[in-house]
Amino acid sequence: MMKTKESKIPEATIKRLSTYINCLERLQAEDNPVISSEMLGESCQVSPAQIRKDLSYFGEFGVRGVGYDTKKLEGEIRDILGLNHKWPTTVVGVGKLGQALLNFAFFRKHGFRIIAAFDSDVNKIGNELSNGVTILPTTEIEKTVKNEKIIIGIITTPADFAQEVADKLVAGGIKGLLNFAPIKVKVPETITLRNVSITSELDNLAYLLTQKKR
Amino acid sequence: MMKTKESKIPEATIKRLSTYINCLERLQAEDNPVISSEMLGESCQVSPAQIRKDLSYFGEFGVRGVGYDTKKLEGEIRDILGLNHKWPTTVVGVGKLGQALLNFAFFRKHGFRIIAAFDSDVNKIGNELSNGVTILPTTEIEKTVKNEKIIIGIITTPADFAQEVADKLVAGGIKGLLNFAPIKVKVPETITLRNVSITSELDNLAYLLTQKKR
DNA sequence: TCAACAATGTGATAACTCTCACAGAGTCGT
DNA sequence: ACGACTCTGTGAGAGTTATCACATTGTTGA
Repeated sequence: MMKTKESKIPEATIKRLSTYINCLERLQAEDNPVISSEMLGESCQVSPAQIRKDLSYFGEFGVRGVGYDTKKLEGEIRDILGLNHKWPTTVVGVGKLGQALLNFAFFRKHGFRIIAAFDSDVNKIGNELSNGVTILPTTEIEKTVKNEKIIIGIITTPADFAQEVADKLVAGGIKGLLNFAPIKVKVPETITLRNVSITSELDNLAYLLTQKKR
Repeated sequence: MMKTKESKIPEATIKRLSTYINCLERLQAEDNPVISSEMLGESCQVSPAQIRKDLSYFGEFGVRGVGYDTKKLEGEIRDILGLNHKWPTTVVGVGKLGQALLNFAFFRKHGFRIIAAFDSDVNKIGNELSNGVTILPTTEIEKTVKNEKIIIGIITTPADFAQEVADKLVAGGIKGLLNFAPIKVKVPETITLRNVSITSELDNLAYLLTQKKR
């Protein structure tokens, strides 16, 4: 059972929980039914104390003197993150990035069920994705989100269209947005939003390398 | 004890600098030759104080009583981040995600020059990218990185191959790595590494939505 | 020229996050 | 059964990052 302390949990902790899942999956595949925070830390490059602290926000999942049951811990973290839902999800913008996401096996494993996809390119509209979803024109966004009760929208359009698309998704009643376009979209407070900036990762690497040269 | 004052700069600051660039580009396009930290903050959803603090780590770029010259400030930030270099770069793994990155117009604008691409799929090897680069087999990684003096490697392979690819890039003498595979690769201390986890963004959104329901 | 004004740059402070060290809790060998 | 051992869970403290408040500095109009 999960005890939810109402203290605020660092965003960094949530990010790490996600990596713990990846590591735990690998560790299970390598036949480790039980693992210590030290070993898990080794495996995912986080300090053992950090791991224990992160987990302590949510409860006690280990056995002292032994460690954590890898399978059980993975399940607990999935519960914490809410990956055991099946969030009805749509992707807007079926370019290369959109296609990459749609192909991600992780998509299903992480609690997202793609039930619609949109694009403005007439050559793509009507095409069927590997999961049987047909690509619809962006003019259908609001209606479809409403009818299909879609909860999550993923924006993978060029920057110029991102805000416009976000507005349509919001109008349809979307609850959460993940925006990959390199512009911060604005939505009402009630919508959960994450802007993901891939270019900032490139920039960050460039910065680190520039520093090193000095 | 930190070695230089440069090393005291928060990573979050670097990340924001990247977003400032995006905003400044848009503001220029909208005919704003000068902008205050208040307006810029409005535009990219960061507090004015935060912006001024971020910039103060690197110098004084504004005019008191007036604000910042948008064009000049963009240039200054580009210098800070090292985006005015032309880093020789390679992408390993020409799947959908790799293709998405290769198509990014931002790639060039952010100081990366793609001069090689690799894949293990025999159907892709030999194909030519839109920029004229031919896809080579992964067995050529070490040799090519060495000969072409490639500085940056971007890994967009499945998780299972990421470490192996990273090792080859390192053997070739790569300086910086950006890893998009959902596994933290390990490299020597001398290599600048950033692991980018797209799945963790999905997980984070799921978590936030789960919280809201409670 | 000078006073009123506007917006920056920054020291001080508050808030947040990570690390450390060890008490607490369970296991294992004899 | 019990002592030696192991690893977790956590309070305290160190370290890092964000916010605040205002002194500072350049601009503008009379």
